[in-house]
Amino acid sequence: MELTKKWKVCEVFRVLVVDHDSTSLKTVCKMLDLCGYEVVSANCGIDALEMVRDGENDVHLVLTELHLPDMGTYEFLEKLIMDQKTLKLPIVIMSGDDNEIAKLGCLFKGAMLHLVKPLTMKTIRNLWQFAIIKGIITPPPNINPLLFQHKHKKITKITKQLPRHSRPKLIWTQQLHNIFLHTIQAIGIDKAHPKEILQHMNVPGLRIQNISSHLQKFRLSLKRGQNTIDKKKDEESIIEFPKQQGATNSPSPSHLERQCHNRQFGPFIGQPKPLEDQEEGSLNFGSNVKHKKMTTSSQMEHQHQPYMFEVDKGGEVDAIFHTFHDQHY
DNA sequence: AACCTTATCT
DNA sequence: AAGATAAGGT
Repeated sequence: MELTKKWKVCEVFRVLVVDHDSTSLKTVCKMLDLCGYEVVSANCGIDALEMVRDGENDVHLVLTELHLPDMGTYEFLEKLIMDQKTLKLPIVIMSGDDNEIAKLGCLFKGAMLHLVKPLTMKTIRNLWQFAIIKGIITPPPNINPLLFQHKHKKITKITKQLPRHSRPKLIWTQQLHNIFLHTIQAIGIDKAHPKEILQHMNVPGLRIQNISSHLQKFRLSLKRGQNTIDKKKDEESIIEFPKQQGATNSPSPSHLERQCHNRQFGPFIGQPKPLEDQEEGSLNFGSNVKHKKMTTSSQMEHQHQPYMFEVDKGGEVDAIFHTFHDQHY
């Protein structure tokens, strides 16, 4: 009796026991009861099917003898599986057949477990687990599901990390970088995020990590360019335009566009080398790259007009990229 | 959970 | 410097 409460896992856990042998049926029912299960029983397959189908009993698990006189060996099992209503029920078979054929037969027909009679208390008190597996009952609220989730996360993380062989590093050739630049221009510099860029570039084998890393360098170079421009402006004591609202942490679109423009078409936007001259791996983000001034750029440089610093949807950037485009494609 | 950005490492 | 990877954030 003491066992009853100890092993009880949820308020109502109802087991349907099916056995034509009345002694066996009584014994199993008693044991289930001792373990805290609610028990309903049937002594033949037909009755059992009825009980389980009308849904009134709300059975959570079926524990049945394999051999029922009113049905073929696996017939009851098959019928439970066939029926949509009982398909999800966990089914545990018991029988005197202590051999692999019988066990496998049950499993193939859809049972979760085959137990050899006589059953033990230890076994019976564990039966509720099958209902959890099948989703028939949910774990009691005093068991914190997060505990399990956490463990699960760790496991998947580990298995993800294991099969990782080192990849050869990607070299951003001038050509690849050109595609990158065009993509950014097409998407819009403010909306150009790694995934978008990757999809748009459509270069086989290119991974999002490659893009992310490159994008970081790219942005860094823009910032550097902007800083030098700023210094220059300070020296020339040119009127600073008030910073636009909301340009706090990450540079705003207009900010970036301004950088592109003011950098006089620096290395990124500046003259790409012809394909045949390209040196592998010698991409320059820095300011040490020589570049011709283009007519458009020098014109713009002398304008110094406020509107150029506004959110002017990147007319300048467009021009920059177009110039670039004309020369190389 | 996917994706982004920033930091750190080689 | 140029890229990869880790770490941190939404």
